[in-house]
This record gives sequence, structure tokens and C-alpha cells, in this order.
Amino acid sequence: MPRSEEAEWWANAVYEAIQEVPRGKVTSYGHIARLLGEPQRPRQVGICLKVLASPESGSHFNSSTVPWQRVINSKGMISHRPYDPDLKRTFVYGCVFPADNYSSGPGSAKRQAEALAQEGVEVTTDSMGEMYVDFSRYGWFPSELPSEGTDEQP
DNA sequence: ATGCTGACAGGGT
DNA sequence: TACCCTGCCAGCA
Repeated sequence: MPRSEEAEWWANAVYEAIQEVPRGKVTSYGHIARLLGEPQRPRQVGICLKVLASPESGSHFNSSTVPWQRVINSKGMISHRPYDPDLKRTFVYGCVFPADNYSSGPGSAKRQAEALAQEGVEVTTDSMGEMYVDFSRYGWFPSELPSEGTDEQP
């Protein structure tokens, strides 16, 4: 979880940007980073999603208010969520958070695919078991966030 | 303190 | 095409 003020700002910006992704569309971690003017930080976008709160937490941004399922990697693939069942935690990146966290932990990649299918996005599985979305049909890659650019005040 | 992990991405070989 | 390397950065061992 973000602790410093800057990290807090970043996480909130990431969540707000993701809320702009329309239902039935998908974008990439890297694109969210570019929209926020930080093209070098796609990983930190993934981190924010990983620590996204559960709805029960009472947090403003949580897995029911942020369409986390609409963010996939640049190859159009639903990213893996490494998980070590023996450790009873969702892998090694610092924060230990509950394995039943809806948007992360075991099975969350499948939940992501299901959530996408539910909003009309076709998810295909290749011979390796990897799940893909076709960006040419469902991709959302605007050059700017709706709020910026056209709407600047002098 | 140091080293090493990642829900990533782009460039180089 | 398929790796490999390099930024990126918070939190454990």
C-alpha cells in the first residue's frame, strides 16, 4: 500500500484514470502510465491494482468502484498472479494481502476474464492456457484523459 | 544497509 | 521470433 504522499497521489490518479476506461473496452498498464504523464512507470500501475482494496474495506477506490478488469498487459494478455499457496499470501511483493481479495490472489486472472466476458469482451485462450483480448476490437487508447486537454482553464 | 522480488514495457541483439 | 537488459520503486529478508 502506498504510504508516502506522492505514492498516495499516484495510486489515486491511477484509479481515477482506470475509471475512465469504458465498459466493454480494455487498455494496458503502460497506457495508463502514459496518460498520467509517467510513461516509465507501468509497473507501478500494476502494483496499484494489486493492492486495490476490497469493497468491504470502505475505501473510496475499491474493486467494485474501479474497473480493474479492464487493464491488461501490452501484449493483450491477462497477466499472471504468481501465488505460493504455502506462504498463504499473494506472492512476494511486500504487501501481504488476503488471498480472497477479489481483484488479486489465486483465481483472480480467471475472475478478470469472467468479468470482461460479462461486459461483452471476448477473451480467448491459447494452447498455452494464456488468456488474450484482441486490442484491435476492444482496445481503448486515447491520447489524453477526457478531463485534460480540451477543457483547460486559462 | 543491501539485495531482490515483481498484475510492465520498450529497445537491443 | 525470442530472449535479455534496463528503468521503475515499495517493502521484505
